[in-house]
Amino acid sequence: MIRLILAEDEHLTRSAVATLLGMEEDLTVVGQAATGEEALEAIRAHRPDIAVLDIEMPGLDGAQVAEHVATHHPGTRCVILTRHARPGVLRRALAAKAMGFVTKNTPAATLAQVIRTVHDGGRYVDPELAATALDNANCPLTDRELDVLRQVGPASTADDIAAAVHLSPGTVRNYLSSAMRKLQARTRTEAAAHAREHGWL
Amino acid sequence: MIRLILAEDEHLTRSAVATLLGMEEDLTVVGQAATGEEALEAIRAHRPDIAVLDIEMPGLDGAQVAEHVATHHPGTRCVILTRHARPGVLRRALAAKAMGFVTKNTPAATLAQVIRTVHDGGRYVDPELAATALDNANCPLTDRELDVLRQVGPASTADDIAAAVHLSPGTVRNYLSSAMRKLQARTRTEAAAHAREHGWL
DNA sequence: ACAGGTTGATGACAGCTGTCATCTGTACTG
DNA sequence: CAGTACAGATGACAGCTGTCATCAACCTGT
Repeated sequence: MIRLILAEDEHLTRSAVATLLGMEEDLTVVGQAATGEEALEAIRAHRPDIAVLDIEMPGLDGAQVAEHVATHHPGTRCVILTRHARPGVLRRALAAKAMGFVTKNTPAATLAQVIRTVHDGGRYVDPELAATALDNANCPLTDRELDVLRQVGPASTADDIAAAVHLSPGTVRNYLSSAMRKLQARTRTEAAAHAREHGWL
Repeated sequence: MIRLILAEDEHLTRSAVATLLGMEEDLTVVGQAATGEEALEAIRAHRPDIAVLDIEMPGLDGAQVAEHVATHHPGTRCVILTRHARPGVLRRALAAKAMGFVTKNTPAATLAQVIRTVHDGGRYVDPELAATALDNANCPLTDRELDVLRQVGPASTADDIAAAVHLSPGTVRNYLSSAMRKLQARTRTEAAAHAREHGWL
């Protein structure tokens, strides 16, 4: 019998998926959580075999929880669940030693199968995502350009960014300019949005 | 026996909720859809008593589907499902003659109960939301300011917006300016973000 | 020691943004 | 009818943005 906990902030999805997984012969849901903190608490209390973690949660997110689990609870393996199949999220999840990576577009039956695979020591990455993940290597931006883009918000001025990155405002504008050219964006905001979209952030 | 269809773009949530609702004695799920177009098709084919519609769907969204159903399929009543409990979304849903309004934070059991209520001719609006819906009256923006804000994208220039709204670029900037003052935003992008946050969009 | 790449800074310039005062029509209201 | 509110336009002005050419330090490899 595989014991698991389920962390997901939408109550409807969480209760529905939990019920469905619980109906499988070899799976039992021993705990549920709506936030990252609750997830850690449940893992500490129940020591499950598998933790199914949504990435998008208030407070601690799924990847942070997975990282904590990897170092403090080696008996528990993590499966990450995400809405948006962006490569950047995958990179974060893999860095946090997650063993499974599933989008919310996969049917519930597949999720149960992935849980079994991970429990048996295997790995699983959503195939649609594994393909686009090659974008990662294709990132045309330099480290400094990424540093600067990371600071771009809806109301950030060049001086704000300069202060945050310890550069001159002029230099900031230069890096933004070249990033915009590479990404074919017309404004810094658009460039930052594109970069986040690709998970390069 | 209440016959219903379920439209929701996330496969995992959709299949889980469908299975769960199907386990209720008096409910049966006769169709599922991942887009607005598929939802209309399923409604046309199965003539269900209730259509449970997610607002956030590619193509036609839930409110548009509900509007179409209200005029073309009077035998079907709509229950709207949404992730973000924003008042603007509620207004759109009620304008589209939806009878139920539920967020994804309500447990599955409540959803089943709402479906029964709506089937019996009742109405249901998420209580948390009904409270915040008073924000609606608190919206300080005029119609024109909203028109203009609606067109603000990450790379939109004043001329772009002017062309889209059939106004002079100068006038567009005036409306943006007053909207920014009211929302205490420093840029148009920030103002648009704030407005969307409050569901005033 | 010297050429060449990287990192950063500067100054100049056109164009856009936000802000404000002002001027039209136009519709509503007493 | 006069008064008033409102949608829309215009012009001016400071400040920011994007772009570009240029310059000064550094490493780094030969």
